[in-house]
Amino acid sequence: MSGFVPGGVFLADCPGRLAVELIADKWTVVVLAGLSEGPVRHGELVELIGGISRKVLTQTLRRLEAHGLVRRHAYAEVPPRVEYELTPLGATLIDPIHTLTEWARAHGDAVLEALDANSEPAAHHS
Amino acid sequence: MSGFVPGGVFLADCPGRLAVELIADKWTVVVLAGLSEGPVRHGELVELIGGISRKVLTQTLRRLEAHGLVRRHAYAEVPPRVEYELTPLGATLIDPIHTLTEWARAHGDAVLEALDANSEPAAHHS
DNA sequence: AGGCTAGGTATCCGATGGGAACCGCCAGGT
DNA sequence: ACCTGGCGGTTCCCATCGGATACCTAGCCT
Repeated sequence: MSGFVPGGVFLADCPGRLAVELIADKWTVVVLAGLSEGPVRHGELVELIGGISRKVLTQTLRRLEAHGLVRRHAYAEVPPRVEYELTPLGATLIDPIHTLTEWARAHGDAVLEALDANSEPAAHHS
Repeated sequence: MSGFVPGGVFLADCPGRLAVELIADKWTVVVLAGLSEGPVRHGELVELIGGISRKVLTQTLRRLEAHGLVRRHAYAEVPPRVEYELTPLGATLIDPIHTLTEWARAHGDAVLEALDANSEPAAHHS
């Protein structure tokens, strides 16, 4: 009872839960972080986000678009150019995403250490 | 360049990315939210979090435990009692999780509306 | 003795994630 | 005229994961 208002996220079918399931995804968070500073091209995102494939990036962006967080802008040029940007609704996510990625940056090493410590219960000759 | 410090989350194998992949998961966020107010029993979490199965809950908790975010405390009683609580490292996540779930509560309806609007491009008798 | 509770595990199957390869488009080089 | 190259997207295929169901343990209660 220390400040959390649990209304929403815990019920299986409520909108809040839907929203969590939308963004609480391995790639989605990083993609949103990549979009948070302005319009970005598809290829730029692929380069920016290490390890993502074009297909998964497209899927992620499409899902975000369908849910109104991202707008897609395709220019009829050659070679084709496609830019993605956050909608106003999507922009309200910048802060939460920022908080999360900041945490990851700050505590990533600690998580890694804890993982190593747990997986090495062998060598302890004091 | 409007305030984001991209160092970390975008590189494929850096600790920051690891950390994002650890918590940016559909169930993980909700489980952490459930733990954020103090020790909770396994069964309480199952009841609290609508739709989660015991197996997935256990998996999620074990993963968080392995990464040092959660501590497991099993009492040798009958019937068995097992409590989970955030470690100090895990407690540093309360704020980010809180921000995220608050966003979900606040904007869940808007996401739902956008989804409906996009999936109903039919009726426009203008 | 049999059932109850509470947490965990085993097994199975459908859904999904993800990588590699291919497609279409057209400007520009040769 | 043809082939190549850049960009975005899609198709095919497979490994992995999610989730439901059922079973296990171990003591207390009736």
